[in-house]
Amino acid sequence: MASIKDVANLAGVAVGTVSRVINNSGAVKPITRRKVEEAIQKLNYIPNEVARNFKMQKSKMVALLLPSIWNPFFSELAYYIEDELDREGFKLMLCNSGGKPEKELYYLDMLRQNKVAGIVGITYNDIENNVSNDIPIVSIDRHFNKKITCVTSDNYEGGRLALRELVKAGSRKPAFMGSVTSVFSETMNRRKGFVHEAQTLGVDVVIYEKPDPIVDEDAYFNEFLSEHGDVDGIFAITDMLAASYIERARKHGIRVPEDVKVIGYDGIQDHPYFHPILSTIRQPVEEMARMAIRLLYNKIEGKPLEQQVHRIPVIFKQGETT
Amino acid sequence: MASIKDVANLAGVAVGTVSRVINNSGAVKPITRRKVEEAIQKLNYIPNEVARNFKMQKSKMVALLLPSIWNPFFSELAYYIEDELDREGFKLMLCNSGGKPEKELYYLDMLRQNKVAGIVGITYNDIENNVSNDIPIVSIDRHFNKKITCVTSDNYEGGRLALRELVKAGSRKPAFMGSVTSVFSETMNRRKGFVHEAQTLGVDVVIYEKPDPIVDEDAYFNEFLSEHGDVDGIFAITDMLAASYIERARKHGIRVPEDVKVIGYDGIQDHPYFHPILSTIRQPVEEMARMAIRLLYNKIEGKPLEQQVHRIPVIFKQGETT
DNA sequence: CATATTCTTTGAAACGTTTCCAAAATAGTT
DNA sequence: AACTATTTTGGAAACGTTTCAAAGAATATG
Repeated sequence: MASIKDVANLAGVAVGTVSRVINNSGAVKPITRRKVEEAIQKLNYIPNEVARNFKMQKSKMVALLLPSIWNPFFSELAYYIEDELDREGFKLMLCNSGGKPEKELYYLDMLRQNKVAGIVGITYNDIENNVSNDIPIVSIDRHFNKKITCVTSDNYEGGRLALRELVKAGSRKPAFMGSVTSVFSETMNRRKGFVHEAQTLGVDVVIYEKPDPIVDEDAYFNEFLSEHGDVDGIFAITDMLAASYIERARKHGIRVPEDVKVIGYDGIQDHPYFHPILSTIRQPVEEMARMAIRLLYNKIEGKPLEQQVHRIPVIFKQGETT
Repeated sequence: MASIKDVANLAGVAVGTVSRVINNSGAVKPITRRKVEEAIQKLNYIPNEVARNFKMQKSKMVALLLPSIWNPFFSELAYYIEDELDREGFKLMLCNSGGKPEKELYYLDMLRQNKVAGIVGITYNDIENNVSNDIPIVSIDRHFNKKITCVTSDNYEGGRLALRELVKAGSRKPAFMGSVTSVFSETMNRRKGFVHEAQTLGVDVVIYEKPDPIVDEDAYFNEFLSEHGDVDGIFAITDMLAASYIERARKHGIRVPEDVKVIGYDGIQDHPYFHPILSTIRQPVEEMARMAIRLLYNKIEGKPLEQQVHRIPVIFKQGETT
């Protein structure tokens, strides 16, 4: 592999000059530039980005740390994140933690060693204390204390919206169905908004929550179905949970939406080929992704960020289940 | 940031010694090791992986170049690839090309500059000439000439299997439905296997193919539906195409599987919550991913590879559409 | 105890860049 | 022509590691 030195030799100039040609920095006479460019051509020289990163003590690598790229919500997010990063010449490193605390820490450590420029983190655990100050980090849907800026959909409004839509669709006794995740997760606001709106409207609601993760789905749903036979509307905390409920309800002879209206959260279905098409609170995935990256850029450049949490509006997407 | 030099100073030894402690290379007396370890502790030193990569002239970064991580088939693949890479301490860089030739080349160039250890490529274009010899590459589902090892599901057998299953399900006039992709794509073997098996069994088949990409889906399906009313079985080249067909057929009053049996290819549905549950030829995604990475490891280590193409067996997965 | 042998440590070079200061070349002014 | 001011170039240091030859220390051998 030809190096900048070889180019300098062939062109009969100093390495510094070649560097200036490559980077368009500093003045260099047209004739010198031509000589250098010819040498570059002839030697098939390409700059060594690793050496450059090393020398500059910074890279253009951003890491995305999430539970699993297999999850369609995350893969859509990753798609837009990569796209936004590429616009500024940044690269994306992908880390699947499986949501396991030890793996999250392991990756965080690795990323530090690799001196990534920044991290977008979607973690199940509080990483506030395990993340060094010298590496900017933005989280999605997780709101920690200080260092970490959070981008999230407006979960609270989403919860309110879900309740209103269920009521509008005719539900008299709606239920919130979810799991109790980490206290740092913004998703609990979905429940809060839901409950608050119910109080405002004077609607009676059921809250059904079990500790996360739900290992025994059968038990989870059986308990709900036997205990809450009078519920006629469901706001499930994710689309997958909504779909899972509908499938089981069907087997119990419950029809959706005739007997029970169902609204999910996420809006992961981008193809209308599979049924039921869920009514759902759609997260603005693209906006969240781009916003997260732009905030990260600001942090990387050392600009102060006004807000701790950035909430992006959600919309209701009508499907076949309300 | 503390460097190895600071550690050496504090511990009162030479940098080389610290290096040997960190890497467990060469002999170092227990007492010296302790001193060094204490200094590391005290300074909160962590090795600079970038400097290491630079010095060693190699990194543990592998790039995955694909059209879009949003596609569920690719996101599952990426999941297993990352998992397999992580087992050996490799990291994954994700590049979405959108299938655009210029973007594929742009990324290839960038990866070269960044001296990645290897590439897993799923490209729409012939990259054989644009990939340097010094960087190992394995492709998935694309079979080029020499340099690039290919991992693929056994498309040919998949095609044969699909035909047999359609016939078994009662189809008298099955059709192959697809699009003509690059000549390098292994997917055309799905058609070949399908046709060959039909000939062997003496079954009359319809081949319906349009140039890729299909821009006007309406036209694509309308033409098929009007011209091939006698078809009673479909082997669609992907699950998405199968799902799309079923949706449109339904609107035309065609029932699946009563009137037409449908088999897809991929097996992307991992949750049985959405209907129809497709009958499909399931690609062994996990095996393909792990195989690709292990072949890449061999290439990285300079081991000669016996085979050019590695075909992994597929299985038929019964759904609701046959 | 002297010497040979083995084990451990040192110190410097090298990896490919960028950047900065000084030197050289050129241009501009009298 | 002699200066000065400006533009362009050269050369070296620095970034944080690894590695290797050589020196130094410890241990074994007779």
